[in-house]
Amino acid sequence: MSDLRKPFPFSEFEPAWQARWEAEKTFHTPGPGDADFDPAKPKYYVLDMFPYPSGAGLHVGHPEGYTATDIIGRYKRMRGFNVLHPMGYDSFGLPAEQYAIKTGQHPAITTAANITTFRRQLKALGFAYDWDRELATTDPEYVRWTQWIFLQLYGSYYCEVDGKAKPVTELEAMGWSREQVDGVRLAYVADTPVWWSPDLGTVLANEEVEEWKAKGHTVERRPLRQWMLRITKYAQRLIDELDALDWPEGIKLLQKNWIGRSEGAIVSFQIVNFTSPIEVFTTRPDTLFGATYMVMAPEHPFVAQITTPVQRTAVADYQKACASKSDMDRGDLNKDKSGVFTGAFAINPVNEVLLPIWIADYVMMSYGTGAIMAVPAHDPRDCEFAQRFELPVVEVVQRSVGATPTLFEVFCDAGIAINSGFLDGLTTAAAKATMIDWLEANHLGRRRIQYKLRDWLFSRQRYWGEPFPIVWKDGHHQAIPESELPLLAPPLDDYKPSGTPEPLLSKAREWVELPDGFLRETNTMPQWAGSCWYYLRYCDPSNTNRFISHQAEAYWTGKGDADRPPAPSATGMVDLYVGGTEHAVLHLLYARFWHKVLFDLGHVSTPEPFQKLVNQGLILGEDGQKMSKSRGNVVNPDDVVSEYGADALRLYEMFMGPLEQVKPWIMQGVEGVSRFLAKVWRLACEEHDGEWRLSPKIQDVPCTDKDLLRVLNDTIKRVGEEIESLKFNTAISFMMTCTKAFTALDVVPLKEFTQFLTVLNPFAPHLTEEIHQRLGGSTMLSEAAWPIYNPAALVRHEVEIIIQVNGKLRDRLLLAKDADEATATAAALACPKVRDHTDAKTIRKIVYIQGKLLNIVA
RNA sequence: GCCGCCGUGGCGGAAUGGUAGACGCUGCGGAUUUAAAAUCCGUUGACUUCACGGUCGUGGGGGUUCGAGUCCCCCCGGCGGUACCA
Repeated sequence: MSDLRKPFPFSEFEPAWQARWEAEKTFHTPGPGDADFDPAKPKYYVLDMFPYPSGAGLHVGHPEGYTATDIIGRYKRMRGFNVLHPMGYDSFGLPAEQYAIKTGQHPAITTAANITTFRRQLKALGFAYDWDRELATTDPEYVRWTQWIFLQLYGSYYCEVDGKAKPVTELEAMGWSREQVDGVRLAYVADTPVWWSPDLGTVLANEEVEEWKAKGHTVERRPLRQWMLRITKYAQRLIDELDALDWPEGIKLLQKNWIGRSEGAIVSFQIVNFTSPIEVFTTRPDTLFGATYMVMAPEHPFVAQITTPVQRTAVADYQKACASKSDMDRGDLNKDKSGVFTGAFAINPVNEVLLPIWIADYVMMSYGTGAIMAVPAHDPRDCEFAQRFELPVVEVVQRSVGATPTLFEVFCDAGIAINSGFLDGLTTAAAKATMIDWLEANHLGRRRIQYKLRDWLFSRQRYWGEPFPIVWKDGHHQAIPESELPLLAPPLDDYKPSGTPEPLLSKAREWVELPDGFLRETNTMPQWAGSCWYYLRYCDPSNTNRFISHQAEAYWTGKGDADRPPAPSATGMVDLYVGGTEHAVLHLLYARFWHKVLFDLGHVSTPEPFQKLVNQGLILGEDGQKMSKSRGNVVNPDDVVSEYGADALRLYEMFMGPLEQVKPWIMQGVEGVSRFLAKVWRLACEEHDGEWRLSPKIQDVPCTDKDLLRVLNDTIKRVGEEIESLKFNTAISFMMTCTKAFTALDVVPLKEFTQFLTVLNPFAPHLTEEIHQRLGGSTMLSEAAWPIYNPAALVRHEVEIIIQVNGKLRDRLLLAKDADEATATAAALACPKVRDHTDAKTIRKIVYIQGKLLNIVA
């Protein structure tokens, strides 16, 4: 499209305004310590999930959330808030390194190039960021503080008494040995079975496995020495403290399910001819009388010792089969139950019944104790296994007293205990409590709360991540001094994974080997490390003494404002966080965990990072499918900007539908909002021989048109309300209606039109600034105050009343706003359309809603 | 399986328990134009009626209510997450 054909000259004025905002630092956000900082001004912190700067550039999904937060941020500025609305890059990560493997190009170079592209694309959309606060997780100064926070974790333990993290120096002062201290650190080393991917050359967190498998990489289970973070200590707090957050219930539930709290009991079983008891975890201690066998995970350490000589070969074969199967997709291929008898027997502590002990891969070593008591009558998995191997079934719960047994169906609900000795007749809840009391009294077991959440596997063997600030000597690890931070990775010539779990950094011998026999830790941190705390760094991005100053932290959490204390329920720092659902259990759980540790150690003053969370919905391609290169349905924001302009892109992203909803991209929809913007433009400008000149219709005269004033004031009111509740699509529709009202006028009053432009400004900042300037505005609309609507202009004296008969619309009447029921009824019964439906009937009831509706029940 | 989200015109979507379909797109008709683009005006749920109007209509079935897209119960369909967690 040539410029002449464009409905308004966005390609001229959009870059000009962007340049001016940048040059004048219009969106500079003053913080504590800045000359222009006003501590009395209330803060508003609105945050986007920062992008991973991939080589593909910005996707139209990015500007969806970014525009929403931009509108809120600009609106809050107009309402007098000191708005923090920053942007940065989550720039560590595998793709840059995969590219380095192919080309030998250092990941830092690729990453810098990608960031340049992203920055250009973001700037072309006119977002009101304070670019002085821009950060990348790969910046050495950023890495420095990521490593510093790791050292806080390394230097802390979780004190069960106080229920919070404390420095390990307290334990050392109490005379704890080095081994004892290392055993409780929040960051610790463990030999544990982990997910290892040979072709990625790294181990992965539980949470990441699915994602990479879906991308076609292989993943297998291996025992390796790894750094772990003790997130499990925070399991309960991570559940409980969700309550005070203003998050979608679905996301809270997702996190709760991921943490997976279950209440139950540990039960000890003596083993025939074996000294140590075997412990099992069960959520149904009330069904102990119904246990008919026991199952241990194939990897359980006791298996070899209890197996009888006769069964030894079969057990060993099965163990081997499970170990090799673990690199396959065990879930899909192994739905059928399998297992082997060990030859050993356990003794049921409640009735001395001998239970055969089996091993089976449906029992996981990594959950509970790695062993279960099997109650086939009341657990579908145990039932399936029992049927497969013809093991006995004993029913110990029934639906109600005297109920007939339900054959062929496993009864898992709560009911009444039967065949259970001292539990008989008790409800399931009471039977659980009674059994646990009995077990505790007889030292055969104890109450136990078990979580699915595992400790966070925190080390990676890749190059493009933060190195651990740790050195080793004589098999012991220790922190390097803070003065040596940031510890940056040395350049390498070869980034190829070796195929062994030996970290890439170990190739840099000179970097690894230090004087006095010290060796550097060669693992690197996962990409999550940087995204765990970036929202804190935005508050004080260039601080060289701390990761965030106390003053900045206090101000941006809202604690530093004596006149405006935070709402009692507010426990999070960021007022509004917008991003995709894909981070429901990964980033959002990790960041909460880090924040809580920093809170416990006194570095931040709120227990939670993000007060309000909103998930924007995925944008699909025009075909209703997920956008992907292979489908060829990807929309590039650059193309949309060059054809329709940044304002049209912004507006369309918001007009498509509710922010949180999944919705397809429709190019004709972009044209629709572009037409709307052109209408606004033509209200102020007329074309003469390819030149745009000010329209003579715009005149600085008082407005006497009551209809226009009503529509305009209604628009001001409602657009403000809709922005507050993130309903941008309807906000835009109100502005469209308002534009129609202006279009109908012969004379457009300047003052009222400027109010309208101010309301539209957060959505279409370039267009509105340009028109405002052409109309003689000397200041920027971006710095204007949000207009105050006039309630008097909204008042109507006569209103249309809906007349219904038996709930069906029959007529409408224009009545005084405050007409009483008698007046309204009389008027309604005078209508022929109403009488058609009431005449032959007696009126039984009248429902009258003043100013709205009258329903005659006949 | 389990958990969560969602079902409204040709399409994206609006509707504090009170006019279903705002706003936009598309289609159709018209104005303007030599013509087109752009722009402007009208129209656009289905059925029915010459017309005024009427009947039906928010995935399906029940219920609560003067009144239900909205609240309650059951069912069907789609999307997303998760999967032997004892």
